Amino acid sequence: MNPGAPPPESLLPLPPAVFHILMALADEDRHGYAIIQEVLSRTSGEVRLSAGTLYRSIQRMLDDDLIVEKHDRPAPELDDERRRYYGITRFGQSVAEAEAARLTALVKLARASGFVPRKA
Amino acid sequence: MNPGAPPPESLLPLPPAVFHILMALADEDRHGYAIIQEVLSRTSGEVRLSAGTLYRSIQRMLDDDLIVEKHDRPAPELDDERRRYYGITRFGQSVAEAEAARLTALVKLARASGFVPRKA
DNA sequence: GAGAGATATATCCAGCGTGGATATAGTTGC
DNA sequence: GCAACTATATCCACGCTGGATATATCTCTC
Repeated sequence: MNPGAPPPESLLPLPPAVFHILMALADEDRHGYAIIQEVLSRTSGEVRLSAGTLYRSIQRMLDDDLIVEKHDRPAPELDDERRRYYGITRFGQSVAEAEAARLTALVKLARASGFVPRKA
Repeated sequence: MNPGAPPPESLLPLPPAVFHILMALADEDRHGYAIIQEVLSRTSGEVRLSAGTLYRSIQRMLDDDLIVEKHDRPAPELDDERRRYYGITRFGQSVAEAEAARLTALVKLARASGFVPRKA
């Protein structure tokens, strides 16, 4: 593999924006603006990534090798030259899994504290 | 009830430290230093609240009516006069429940993104 | 083809939450 | 008596955030 890579846990906890961006890229490559829309859609309109947060997060994520820029372009008639597409890396995938595990453990703690009423 | 109270959701998302403090106070009143220990214990040593974060969070939580200071003291032979005890309010309880619901929804999203491998 | 509004990326600013350091002082154990 | 722990409080620097601003392109309607 890559012995020089830091353990995924060392990046935890992830900034919320970074985790949302990784989830938006889980199924397919997207460009920045499309990530904002996707996060908005997945969270039923509750999470609005601001442009400032998005592009700064993308920069950090590129530096940390969580995502990479993709240079495959859609067919010209569907393309928009301004767009820059990004995809999740294997390392990004494992970091996202580590963060998901951390959040799962947190919810378990919340349940043990009586903060999660059993539904119905 | 209290018509003047803001909706619990308006305080979301909670700062992580605040949520941990609420969980530590869920079962009984505690003083500041004991909260640090309790969070450390509940999270198996993974979450270390710094003193700075703790006491500033407590101040904000008092202002927001999430917690109240309790003046019932333990028996003198078990007491330490320096301690200040805090308990969770009803409003704090409902805010904690709202935050737990938000985190539960987030984990659900992470699962839908394929970031939560089904165990065994 | 002109104009409006959405798309798209990027940078700046102020504000908040955080860890870690520092300060002060009482308590416990050896 | 001394060290380590308990206990609260404040300060500083740094990172993450929304919102504003800037620039430019694309699309849709008239």
